Amino acid sequence: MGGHRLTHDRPGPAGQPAIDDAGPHPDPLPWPSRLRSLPSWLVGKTSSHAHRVTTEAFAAISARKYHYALLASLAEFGPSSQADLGRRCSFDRSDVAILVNELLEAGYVERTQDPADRRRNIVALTPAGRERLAEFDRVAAGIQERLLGPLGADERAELVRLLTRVLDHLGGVVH
Amino acid sequence: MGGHRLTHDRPGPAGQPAIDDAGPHPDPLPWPSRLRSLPSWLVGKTSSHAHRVTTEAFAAISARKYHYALLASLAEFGPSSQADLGRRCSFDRSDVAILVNELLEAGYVERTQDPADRRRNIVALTPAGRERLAEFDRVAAGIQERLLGPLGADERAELVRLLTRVLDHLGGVVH
DNA sequence: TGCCAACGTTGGCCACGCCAACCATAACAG
DNA sequence: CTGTTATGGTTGGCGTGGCCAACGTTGGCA
Repeated sequence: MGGHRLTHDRPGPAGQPAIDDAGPHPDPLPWPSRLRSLPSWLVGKTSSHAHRVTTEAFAAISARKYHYALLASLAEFGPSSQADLGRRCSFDRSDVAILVNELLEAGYVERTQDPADRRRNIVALTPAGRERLAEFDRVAAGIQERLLGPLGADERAELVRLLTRVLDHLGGVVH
Repeated sequence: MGGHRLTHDRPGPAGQPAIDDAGPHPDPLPWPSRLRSLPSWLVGKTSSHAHRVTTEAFAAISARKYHYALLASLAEFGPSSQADLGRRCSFDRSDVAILVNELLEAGYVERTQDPADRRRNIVALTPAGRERLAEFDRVAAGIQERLLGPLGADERAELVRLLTRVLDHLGGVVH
């Protein structure tokens, strides 16, 4: 995310279809069985799909999934410093700065200097931000549906449980 | 992976610890509950950990996980063209070219021109490649152990089953 | 008072996944 | 046979994501 990123506009050639490769269905061959039974491989592939689907779904409403994380954090824990936002969402400070600027520009948050500690910025949700978060909730629900399609409610819960335990063990969660 | 990548050496400053931030334990705050219950978020975080652990483990034996995929494919399906390798492991053609060069340089595969179709390269495992693959198997097993730590055998199998179903539904697997 | 830590900001790096272009070769249509 | 289309391998490049380094500002503490 770093660098002078502020621009996530993709001009794109938008020209004719490519001269060379075109087919969107290059008939995928089966994976090696060693990979098919490797949890780390499966998690990576699933994450890759999830990332693509999520990015597209949020882009369709001119948003980014990272915005969802920040607004969700603000809604649940109240106005926070950017450092706390980063800790809660496990984002780097520098990335939080950019994301907050984006949200600020769209009017979903407001940023004020903490009078009690003039190093801190206090980022707070605006009413428009609360509405945006509700929209994000709907988008996120649709994404889960598209991703987990055939899984029943109990299986989805089981998946969440297993992943949560793994993450907990890896020190990524509450601790 | 694209570009003139052939170099995955990381020089690294290796200097003193940073002047600014130092603490490796920035006391992680709990995630927003909206994210904690979002499968796509959990999968992404798990994948992130898995990627890091895997990359480190393979780097420790001067390898990359992508090498594992290619050698596994060659061992299971026999000598293949680079295009088939890419389809089987879902790698881009350009990335396969580089990976094969790396494996070639290390002596784990050999590359010959297909006499029946002079466009194709036939990539085949060498005896050293088979030994290397066995080493990769051991490393991969260790990685699963580190990642899935507290999960029992049945839970790991359930996780694999759920992820496989999701991937199947997403069109990423056999179909 | 002086030192160190934390915050926000800017700039940058690199791996990853992907695309575009190119040439050589093959397959196919007329 | 000939033109067209498709495939394979290679090189170069791009955009994103995650992260680090450095700096000025401010607060906490000895």
